[in-house]
Amino acid sequence: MEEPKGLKVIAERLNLSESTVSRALNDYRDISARTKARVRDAAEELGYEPNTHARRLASGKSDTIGYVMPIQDGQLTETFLGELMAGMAKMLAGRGWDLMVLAPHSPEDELAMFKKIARARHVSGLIISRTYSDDPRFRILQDLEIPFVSHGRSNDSGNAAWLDVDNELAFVEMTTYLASLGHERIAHIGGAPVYNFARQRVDGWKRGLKDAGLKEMAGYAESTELSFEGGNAAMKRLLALEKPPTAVCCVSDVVAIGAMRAIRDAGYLPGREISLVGYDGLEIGSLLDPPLTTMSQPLQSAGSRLAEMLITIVEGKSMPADNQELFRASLVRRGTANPPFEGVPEGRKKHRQSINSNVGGFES
Amino acid sequence: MEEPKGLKVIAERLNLSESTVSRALNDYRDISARTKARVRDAAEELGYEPNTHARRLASGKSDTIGYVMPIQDGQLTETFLGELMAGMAKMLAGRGWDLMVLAPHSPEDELAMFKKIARARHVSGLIISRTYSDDPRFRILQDLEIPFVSHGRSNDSGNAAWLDVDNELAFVEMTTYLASLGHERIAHIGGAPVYNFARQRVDGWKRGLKDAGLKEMAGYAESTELSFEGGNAAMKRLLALEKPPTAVCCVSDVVAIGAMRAIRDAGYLPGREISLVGYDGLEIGSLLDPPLTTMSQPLQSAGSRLAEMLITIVEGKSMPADNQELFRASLVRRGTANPPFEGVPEGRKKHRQSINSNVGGFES
DNA sequence: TGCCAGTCCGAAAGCGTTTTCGGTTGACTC
DNA sequence: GAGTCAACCGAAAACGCTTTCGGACTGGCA
Repeated sequence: MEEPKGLKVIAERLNLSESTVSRALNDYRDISARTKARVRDAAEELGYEPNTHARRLASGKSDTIGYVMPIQDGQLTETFLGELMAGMAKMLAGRGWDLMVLAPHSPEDELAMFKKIARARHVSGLIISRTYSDDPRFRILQDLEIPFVSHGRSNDSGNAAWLDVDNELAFVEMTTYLASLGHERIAHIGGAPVYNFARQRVDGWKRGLKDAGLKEMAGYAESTELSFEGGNAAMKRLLALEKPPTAVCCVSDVVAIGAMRAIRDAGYLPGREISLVGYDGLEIGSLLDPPLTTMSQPLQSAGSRLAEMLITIVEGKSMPADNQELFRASLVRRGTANPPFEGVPEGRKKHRQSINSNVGGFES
Repeated sequence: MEEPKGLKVIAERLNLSESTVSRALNDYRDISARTKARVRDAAEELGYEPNTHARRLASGKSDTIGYVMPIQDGQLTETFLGELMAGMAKMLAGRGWDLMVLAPHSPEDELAMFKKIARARHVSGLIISRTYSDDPRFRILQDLEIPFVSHGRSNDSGNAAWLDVDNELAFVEMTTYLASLGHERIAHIGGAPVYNFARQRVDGWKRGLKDAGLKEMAGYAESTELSFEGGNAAMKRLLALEKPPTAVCCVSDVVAIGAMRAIRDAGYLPGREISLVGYDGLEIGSLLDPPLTTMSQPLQSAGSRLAEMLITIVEGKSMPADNQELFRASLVRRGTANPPFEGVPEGRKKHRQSINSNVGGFES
């Protein structure tokens, strides 16, 4: 049962040296085709699998990249982590690379991990996500000379590798779409501008308004936290305006769902009297009533591409700054974006609520 | 910049041999306390970090475990993967272990990965999830002598290590709770019994009925696929019964949400005229109207515990069969479980729908 | 004084690859 | 028939650590 494994056995069996076997397996060109074939057959037959650690030690490569999980704050946003990671893992596996997961407890912990990696080099590169407008990690990783790509841009990502969704374009399209339906009073519920994507999304909304020849009305640029409650509160403020919007662009699906609730609670019909578009393309949205119109972003493919980019950088085949890609979000038309309501502008108060009473509501 | 790293420099600086330094760092007891202190200080000062590959090659250990992602079918269920993995990664990091992700494309691919691991041994153990009632992986992994623990039981998990939620108990509690509210016609929408948890959950429901002195009515045991549409269709069938249930236990939150829609579409008020309880504790549920009552299962802690169990097994400190743990789900009372409706049993047809018209519904 | 048992450390042999550097062939040129 | 040149392969030195084994000291005790 404890038979000696390794290059040795296959070398002995074929009357070759270990080094020849190694080079044959690695397809060196100073090995004849015949020998390569023999070696490969023998390896196959013996079920040979090279020792990863030995190989990595000798070659000085690790063939491993790490994915740094965003430090947990909410739960919901994690929905997409699984898909993203699956995308990475599959691509990497295809190339014989491994994906390692890093889940820091805190920013300090994250930094400690970076430092450790910089010294031990047992991970050849990192993928980071959830980028901030001012994100110190870009500097840090560059200083530590750790190859990395980020999912999302930042003010500091100028000469770094990144893959991002064109958030601005997505919101331009979203706004344009609403305008094309006939809306003129289009508001935005955004996130804290520390998040880079939040900033990009407001910008997109503003540009969309301009493109459509609309103007940004006072109080229409709301900002809130990226949660259900946040969306709810922001929408309430919008509804309290003298001229409430007839359509709202939301920074995320979760925020949109919160807003939807505020709309309904105020006696309006979401999607009819006030249109709503979210962002993320979460499945959940389609389960709502009415189902949420949203912009959906690619995930598996993003994960896959991120991994691919990082590999080329690690292997020195390209420079970080040459790896900047913008993916495009796509509009998913569901039920909450429609032409402006032609009836009573102020909506019927407290109608639905009476029959659809919220037993044990959320604001507990 | 290319200064020689490693044990050597610290050995030279202290006039010690490399082996002594190594043992000092690893806290061997044949090294004096004084020497250990000196070595540790020097290591600290030099920013020494051992070479992972060399260490693993020499020691024959890999200090790495792999998490096998469930083969992707749906999107939604992936919600919890992120949390589960975060739990694992954090626990492992605390012990200096690594978490590697495996994302097989297919069962065949999964098997190939197992075989490779069995030979290369660069991963010392695996965590699998999404177990089937008859799950060949248990046999395979045992035959291949790969240490593993599974998240969820199976018919084949008798002498294996697992961590599961007590699905049956959860559904007993769920059913009992509904009964305690006064319900007597309690149905169940379950999943395909190939999934072990689905089987456990029906059983729990049945036991719950019995415990409450209720009987299972004809047609009340629905089975469907684990999706929104599945829940929707199953609920429609239940509603078409001569005596529709007044409460329904659903195998998952997603299924429950589908059922909720069917209830509403039929003109009933979910949570009022027909109560509903889901399972998973997804955040989404709380965003619904009314918010979904559900059983919530622990995730981060499960991930953490899974990793911990696997480590002890890998290190030979315990046998797989001694690592079987049952976690408990907890009832999250939100809005969809209430005492039976005292009014018209048959519900008002098509009332709400007219005013809350579903623009661009889901069945597209 | 001599012996024994600890205590502490160094030497050296791995661990299983990769990779450089020659060396041996045979075929080809002139 | 000497020289040239590919084409192939083997020897051997890394890679940076772990771990066994034995040796050199101590001190205590007879």
